[in-house]
Amino acid sequence: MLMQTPRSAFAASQPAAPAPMADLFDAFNLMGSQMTLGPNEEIFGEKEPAEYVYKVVSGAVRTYTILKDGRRQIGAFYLPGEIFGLEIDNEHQLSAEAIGSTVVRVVRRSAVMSLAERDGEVARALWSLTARALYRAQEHVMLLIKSAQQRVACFLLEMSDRIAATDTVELPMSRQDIADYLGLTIETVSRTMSQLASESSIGLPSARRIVLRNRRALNALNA
Amino acid sequence: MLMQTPRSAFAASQPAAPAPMADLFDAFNLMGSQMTLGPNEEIFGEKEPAEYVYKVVSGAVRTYTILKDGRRQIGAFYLPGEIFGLEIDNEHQLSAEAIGSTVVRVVRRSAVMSLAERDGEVARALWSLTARALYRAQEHVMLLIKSAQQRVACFLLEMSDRIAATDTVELPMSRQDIADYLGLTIETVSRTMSQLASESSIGLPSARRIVLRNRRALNALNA
DNA sequence: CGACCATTTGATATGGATCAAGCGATGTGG
DNA sequence: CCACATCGCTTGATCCATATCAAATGGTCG
Repeated sequence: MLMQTPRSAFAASQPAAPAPMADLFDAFNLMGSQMTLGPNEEIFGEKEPAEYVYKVVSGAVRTYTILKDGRRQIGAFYLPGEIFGLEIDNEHQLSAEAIGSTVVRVVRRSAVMSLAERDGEVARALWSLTARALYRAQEHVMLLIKSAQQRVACFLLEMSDRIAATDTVELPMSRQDIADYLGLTIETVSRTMSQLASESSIGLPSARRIVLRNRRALNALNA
Repeated sequence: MLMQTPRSAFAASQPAAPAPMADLFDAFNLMGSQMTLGPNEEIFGEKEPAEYVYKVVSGAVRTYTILKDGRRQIGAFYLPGEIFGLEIDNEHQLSAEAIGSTVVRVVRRSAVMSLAERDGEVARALWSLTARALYRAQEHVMLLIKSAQQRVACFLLEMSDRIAATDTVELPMSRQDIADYLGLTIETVSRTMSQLASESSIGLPSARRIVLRNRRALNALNA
């Protein structure tokens, strides 16, 4: 990925933030620079050195890996306000791409790390971020042993929690993205959604717009 | 779980370790107390407050959760030298049990945490532990979208890396444990192993003893 | 030896994958 | 403004990997 813009922008803003900082998230506002990405634009690649940490401002991001057989496994989706690309080792584990048109804030990983060395609260915030990612990965594991219906229902409920205060969810990702996250085919995801719609558990005013009509029924599917 | 023994033993040893400590793992030796567990003995339960952190001395441990439909998903296996039960929140995410007869070292979580507050190296070691758990959880996700053959082959190779320097692996866990880790049934695990044996990829001198005869073939399955 | 439990093996069923076609929205050129 | 191409999504038909149900085998411990 080409990263010339944030590099220089960050270098300029770094001297302005030497004091201890109560909140890691402030670091993004004070030290970060902003960049805009087009649909499907790569942010970083698997095995690349982890030079930056990112926070979604608007849009959405997917992390993924391509398996030997060509299938793509999506590790996670990141929505506005969420931080991604943080590694304790020097290498990214997964690749990251913007889903639609997306804006992210970027800070140098080395800056975040040295901040953490000076400030225990920041160190703890970083650890907490990794712990949250672990928690989500564990949930993801549990998702993958469920039936297609359960996976899709779980996914919609999770997206609803993360995106919308209301029962109408505007999904930022395609059916293929959902399929690759849930370990299903696009056909199965589509069929399952149609089925949930026919049971009136959800409404489908359009492909990307989902209405959760019966959360109880959706929840009932899950273990 | 009954925890009276470590509690008192730990209280006695705590005052002996106030100085900064180069390595988190030393904490287990200096501050920890040891406990012996019988087969299938519970170490902690899901949602229980995380009062201790554990390190396997001998034997093996599984963490797991029971889904609503009664199925058990094993999150991870822990082998001698490995640390488990560390949470950044106050609650355990998964339950933990000894697999066979197992010895663990135990230290109070609060002691580890306060050590981390004083010593940045310890804090980083704890974070690193969570990061490693995350890495494994991500590998686990990728495992679960593979075929039965691929899952079993992956599992055996991983166990070999972690248990044995040689090609003969003595598995500490049952077929049911393996099945619940891989998201398969016990029958499928058994059949798959028989099939790998018939292809001479592995040898099966006994159910728990696996000989990796052809690592290349096993690796070739994986993506 | 005999009981018990873990594992293996066999027969059948089924959920989701695969292959294939149809549909609907969006955009482009005539 | 409409014909038509494109792309993402849905729907249909069939196949296959793994689950399920059932029974046999083997190893361990009294």
